[in-house]
Amino acid sequence: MLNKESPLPMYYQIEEDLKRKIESGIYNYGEAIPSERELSETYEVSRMTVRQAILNMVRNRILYREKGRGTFVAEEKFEQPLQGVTSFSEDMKRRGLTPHNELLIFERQDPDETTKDLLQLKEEEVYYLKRIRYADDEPMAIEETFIPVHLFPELDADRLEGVSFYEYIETKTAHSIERARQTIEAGTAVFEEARPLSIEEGDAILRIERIGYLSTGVPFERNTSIYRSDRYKFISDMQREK
Amino acid sequence: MLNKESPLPMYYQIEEDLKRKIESGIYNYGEAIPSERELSETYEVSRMTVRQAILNMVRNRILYREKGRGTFVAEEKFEQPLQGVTSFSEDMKRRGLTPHNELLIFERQDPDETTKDLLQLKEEEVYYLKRIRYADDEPMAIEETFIPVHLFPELDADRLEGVSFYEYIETKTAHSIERARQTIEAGTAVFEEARPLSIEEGDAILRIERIGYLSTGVPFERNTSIYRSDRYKFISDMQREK
DNA sequence: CACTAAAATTGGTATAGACAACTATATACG
DNA sequence: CGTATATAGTTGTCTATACCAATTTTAGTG
Repeated sequence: MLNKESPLPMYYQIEEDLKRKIESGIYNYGEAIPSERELSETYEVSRMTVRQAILNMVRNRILYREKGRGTFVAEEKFEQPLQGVTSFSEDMKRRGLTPHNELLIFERQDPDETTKDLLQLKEEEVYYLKRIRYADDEPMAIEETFIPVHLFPELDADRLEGVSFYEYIETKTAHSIERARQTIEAGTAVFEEARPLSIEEGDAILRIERIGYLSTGVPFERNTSIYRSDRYKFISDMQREK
Repeated sequence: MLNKESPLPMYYQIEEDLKRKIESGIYNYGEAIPSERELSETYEVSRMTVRQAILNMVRNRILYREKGRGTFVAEEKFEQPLQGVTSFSEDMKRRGLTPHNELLIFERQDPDETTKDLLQLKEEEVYYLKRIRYADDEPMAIEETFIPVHLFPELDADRLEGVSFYEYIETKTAHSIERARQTIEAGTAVFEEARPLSIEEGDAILRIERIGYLSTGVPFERNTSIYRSDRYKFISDMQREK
């Protein structure tokens, strides 16, 4: 069942096995899984190890527990929470659409005061990207991105062509994305915005301003987007704070 | 230091003590706190107990850890993440504004198909509330709320007057709020919307549709809000999924 | 049959110790 | 002086056990 020699920790292997059993219907939604003590016997590990696996899954909403009653499989619809920071490409794919970009500008520049402030920069240069974002060949958003050069010195236009920038960071660099803060407001399109989005002047648009942070806490991008609102809804899943 | 007789678990008392020491500057932002072994000696508990306290604080972004290096105090600005599901009242207070309501409609009714679907109802009645939401005596939003009667049978208009509905649920009932899903889109105000918000027809507005869920997974409210966008920005903090 | 008390089961907290994986520092060697 | 190498310190994983608190189940009693 489990591989004691594997470099993967036991609790992780247990998590994977429980997930598999949930997906294959061995444990059903809303029903209880075996108790900690039972699982520790079947997996031949200590109860605390089983516990670590279960508590991780509770944090990920795959399970929930009730003292004195047991541990239960959470409802299916919460299995893959749609919360989370995503790039445009990831967002569109999740919605079943095919994203692509039209790169209008890619250059290095000295950031303006707002950008310096938001990205906590002093004199460092930033990449400036301006792109039109398409989903299924329809224009969806105009996006401007500012990225500190010193964080990704090897970045160039080619690298941003095929793959999502977020994916690039997480697979090709040592950095990892942790969180983002967004402000969202409504507005009406002016002519220069309406034209590339194929909408009319005065039509409703969403303005989204995002600051992305690495796991070190360092801000790595400022992203200002204008979405046409006839084709795009912002979806957000939030948890209640305790 | 710690009270072994207290009904509060040791790990919780340790968390509180560490938070206090961070706030009072005994441990500074970015610097390491004592190691698990040191803490387990000073608090006179086992290392695993210290560990439970620390891991909780890591989840809450108060601390972060690096294997082989130590445990560090996270940057100040992430101490109180603004993420989380909030009611209008809570949201406004957090922004330093004073909220109040004008209750236009409060009645029981048979829900329409959309509401029945979103709240997973069959034939149950719902409360229907229509309110104008004010912040510092300026109209901010028009809000319609649908709440299943059977979840809160004792609800009436008085109970929603002074206190936030979310606060009411968490303090006066056995239910607890867990999460919410929101969709946000931009639009332009029609006459009936513009009038109570003191804006002009055609001005930009944010339409927010929210479904709130209890910790049991049961949806407890459908909330449809129209915010004027000249005075309101939606703020959202999100974490990257792993 | 209905109610109550006891027992069993479950998750929650806590202990004491062991080894592994990783990091930084001091030390010895070329 | 620079470079390996040991070593001490850190977090990460895991064991085996114990008792507590909440809930459910069972047995007993009237």
